[in-house]
Amino acid sequence: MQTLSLSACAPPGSRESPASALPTLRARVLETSRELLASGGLAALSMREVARRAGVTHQAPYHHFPDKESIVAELVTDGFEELARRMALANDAAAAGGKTEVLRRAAEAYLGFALEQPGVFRVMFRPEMCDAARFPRALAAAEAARAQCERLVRIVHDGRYSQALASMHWAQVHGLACLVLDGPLGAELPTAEARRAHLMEASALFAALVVGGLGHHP
Amino acid sequence: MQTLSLSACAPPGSRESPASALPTLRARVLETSRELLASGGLAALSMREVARRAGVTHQAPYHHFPDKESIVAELVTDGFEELARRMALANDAAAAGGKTEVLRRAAEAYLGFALEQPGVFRVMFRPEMCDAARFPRALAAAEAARAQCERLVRIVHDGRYSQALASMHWAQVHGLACLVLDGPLGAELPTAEARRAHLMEASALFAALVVGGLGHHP
DNA sequence: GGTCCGTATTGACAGTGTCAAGTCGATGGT
DNA sequence: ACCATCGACTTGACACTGTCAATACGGACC
Repeated sequence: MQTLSLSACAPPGSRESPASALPTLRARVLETSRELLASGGLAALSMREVARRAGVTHQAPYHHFPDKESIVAELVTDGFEELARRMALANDAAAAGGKTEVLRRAAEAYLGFALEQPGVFRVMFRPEMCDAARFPRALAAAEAARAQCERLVRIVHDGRYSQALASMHWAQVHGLACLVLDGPLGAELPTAEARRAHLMEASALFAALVVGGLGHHP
Repeated sequence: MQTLSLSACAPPGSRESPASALPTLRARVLETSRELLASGGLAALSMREVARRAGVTHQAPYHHFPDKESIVAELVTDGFEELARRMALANDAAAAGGKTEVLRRAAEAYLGFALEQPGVFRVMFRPEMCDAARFPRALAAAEAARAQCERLVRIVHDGRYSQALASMHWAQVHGLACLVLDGPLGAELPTAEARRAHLMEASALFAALVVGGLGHHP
């Protein structure tokens, strides 16, 4: 196998590909891993398969990631950051739209992410593949998402906050996502449209309960 | 390795061990698998490790299960049946306790099962390890649990039912279970007592919203 | 020009799930 | 009573996985 010198000794600090034609092997490993995770689930994500698809030998990825878990951790970190970003955008609608609108947008953010990136979403809540202690960056990203959840609770409940309240809100959207991705809902809602519609309908019911139960009819 | 003749050619129909000292290899495989699943998660559940702990060679389990997935499917089936049984018991409290009590007991049933058998619970919602089409018994057991969920919805909502309503209820408890088993809640609630208390608090908030949002203060 | 270092390679090891063939003892039919 | 049969179990092998070790190569720097 001839030496391709794919990355041409790019400085390791510049992780953003400079719009050049050849992305770094590191980036391609991540991208391929994401694809495998999306198509075949965690079982399909194999170090050697990633190397094969990247056109390198089975040990090449080990020069960019110490082990398989670190690849997953990177995807998980990106996932939580993206999720936090979407949730923040939803919360920003508080001034304009009111509580119901914030709840709708937050559910759309969370469930949209889960539906669009099911592979990453699943592994984000699979601690055996991404030990929090080993990957503080992933933990920090998860905290950021959690902070957005707290912010939503304060918006919806007039500044009041409790952990139980936050758990209730998070559990609602997270449960819907899990049920449609891995549970019985997924089997009977085949099309992406049907899934999205059903999830939004269920979370709208929940939102109505929340804003109605506080005595303020919007 | 001397032939132990563990099962002494017990008739394959009698799956219940007749209170004798030596349980069938099949039963021991299931029990050992459950233990491995509980202690080390799905990654720790290995055909060969099961055989090792049972004191037989690595191929012996294949005479009772065609493959690893079938072992998991059996545990999943038992899990859904147990879950449906607990949920049915909770629903039976409708006459005596009213809606709030039913919701409390249902949450206790679902979350109690998840907390007591986390290994089985996790794998029950992991379709890559238990394809529904291959295991109709598992599917039927899951349907039974789903039927209890529908029954709960009708009890709580005065006979009305919609799939979205059922999804909302199921998602609430399922989300709580997932968050505490695999999500951020698990890390910050170390003791079993704290977990149970927090989950019951969150689901009590939800129950209050549900019974309050319908205009009937119990 | 020589040395160093990062990238990639080849090779190996232990572990896994599963197929194929063999062993052995109890069972049932004639 | 004998012999075939069958089920439970064993041994052996294969392809695959993640990861360690040692090796080549090619540009960067003194």
